[in-house]
Amino acid sequence: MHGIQPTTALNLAALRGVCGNCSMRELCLPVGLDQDEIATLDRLISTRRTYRRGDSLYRAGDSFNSLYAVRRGFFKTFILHEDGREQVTGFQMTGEILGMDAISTDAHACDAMALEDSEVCEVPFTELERLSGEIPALQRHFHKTLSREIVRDQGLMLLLGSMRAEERLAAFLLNFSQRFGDRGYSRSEFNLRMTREDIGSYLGMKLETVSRTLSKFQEEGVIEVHGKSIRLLDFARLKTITTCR
Amino acid sequence: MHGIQPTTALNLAALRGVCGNCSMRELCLPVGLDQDEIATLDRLISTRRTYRRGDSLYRAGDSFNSLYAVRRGFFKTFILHEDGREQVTGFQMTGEILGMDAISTDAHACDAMALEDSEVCEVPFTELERLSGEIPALQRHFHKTLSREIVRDQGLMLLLGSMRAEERLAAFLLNFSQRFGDRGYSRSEFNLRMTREDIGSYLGMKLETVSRTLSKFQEEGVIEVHGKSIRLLDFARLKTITTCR
DNA sequence: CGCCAACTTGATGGCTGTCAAGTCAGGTGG
DNA sequence: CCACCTGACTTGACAGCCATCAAGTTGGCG
Repeated sequence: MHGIQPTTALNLAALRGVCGNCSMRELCLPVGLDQDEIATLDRLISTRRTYRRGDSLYRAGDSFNSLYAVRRGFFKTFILHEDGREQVTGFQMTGEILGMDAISTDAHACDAMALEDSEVCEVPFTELERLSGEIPALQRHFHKTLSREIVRDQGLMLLLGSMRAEERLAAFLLNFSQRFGDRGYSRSEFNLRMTREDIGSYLGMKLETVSRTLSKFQEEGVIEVHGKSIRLLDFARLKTITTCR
Repeated sequence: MHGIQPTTALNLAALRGVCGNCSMRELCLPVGLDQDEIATLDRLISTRRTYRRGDSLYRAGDSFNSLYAVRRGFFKTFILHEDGREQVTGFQMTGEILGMDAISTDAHACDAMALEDSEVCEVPFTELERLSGEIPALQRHFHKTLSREIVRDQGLMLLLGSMRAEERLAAFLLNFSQRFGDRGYSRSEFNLRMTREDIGSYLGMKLETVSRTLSKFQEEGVIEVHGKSIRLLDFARLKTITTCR
């Protein structure tokens, strides 16, 4: 039968572990773990699944079992208000963790959708908790990950609560520049995977305002825009815009 | 010398523990713990300190050592932007936990200030982590607490990103009504401890707009306002306002 | 009793939402 | 291969919500 006698190559890969080879191990859950600990974490990851653009990873109300680490691709999370309004709460890139909001109620509080073809590592939460009780470094890192999400959200609250449209968009572009850079891509040239409407929802403005503001930045020579493709030309000015008043 | 021979009464109180008697034990860290576990948690709480109105519990940049549970009183947390703008990120009532944002960087990300005379229980974080590795119920509850903060923040993002002034304020009033009710106080009559400016910062609007909107609600017979004292008269209408369009 | 911060209320203007029309780009089917 | 179609995007005109500026009132505290 298939699978009972895996090839040597596969066997080796399994032994060496997948987290240990993952290019995102410096950004993801294995941060700060030694080889043995990574191997233990690795065994815990039951499934790696791929998603097509537009697929749901989970929906609000789904029962909570696992966290998900983005191995490849790009996601958005969003809350649907009763009256149909949608608020995008985040965009998740490679190495980032999805589903932490579900721990509190054992049910997902938001929807997560792939914005491009993606792959995620599923981390069963009960086992992650058990393991983090045994590996202090994992526990510490997991707590930091939860806390980082809180800080991120509060940064967005600052943005939504006290910035104007230009400031919000400039901060948004710099944030993506930073995150692409952290992953080894260009800080000055990248493709936004989401629509103007998604950006607008995330930043608390309408898609027309997003479009207009991008055009304005382009006229001023701060950026270059071709659809979803963005090139940042003047970082200093962008930085200035985020703190203009 | 003082303190070496404490009175019997004090001794008894110490033995029975303070968390076990605290009226907030159903809302605070001890949730779901048995008697022994509460006693263990109790020994971990090194200090209980009081703060006067206006005192800082911690400031952004302070090194992180402990979480704080509000035992009595009322706090606000806020971020100061470089240019001086202040964004209030939360109001904390009895039984709620402060400082979780600091775990990620080992430094506090925001300021916390007492809005009335208050008392907090200091929970040394390293010891809390060690203990939560030993007591699964505590670990689970702590994770839920962190996650609940994430959900709370995302709810505020929805509010800031996609609601109009009246909707925000109605949601704000209902949220406080709920939280006062949870603590055994009236759901329909309470005192707001913060200024209009604090409310405005939290809700992403100017203090004048807060004042005007409260007046409008009063004219419409939905609430009664006398300075910081609020009485909710028409819950159904308030609920309607939060989902008006 | 007086002071000052907090609050209320009014007038005005600007940012951004809304509505509308047209353009662009990518994917599908003939 | 090209035409078409649809969703995404851009741009313009206008309006409305809320910020801003200003003046006056209230209330708590020394």
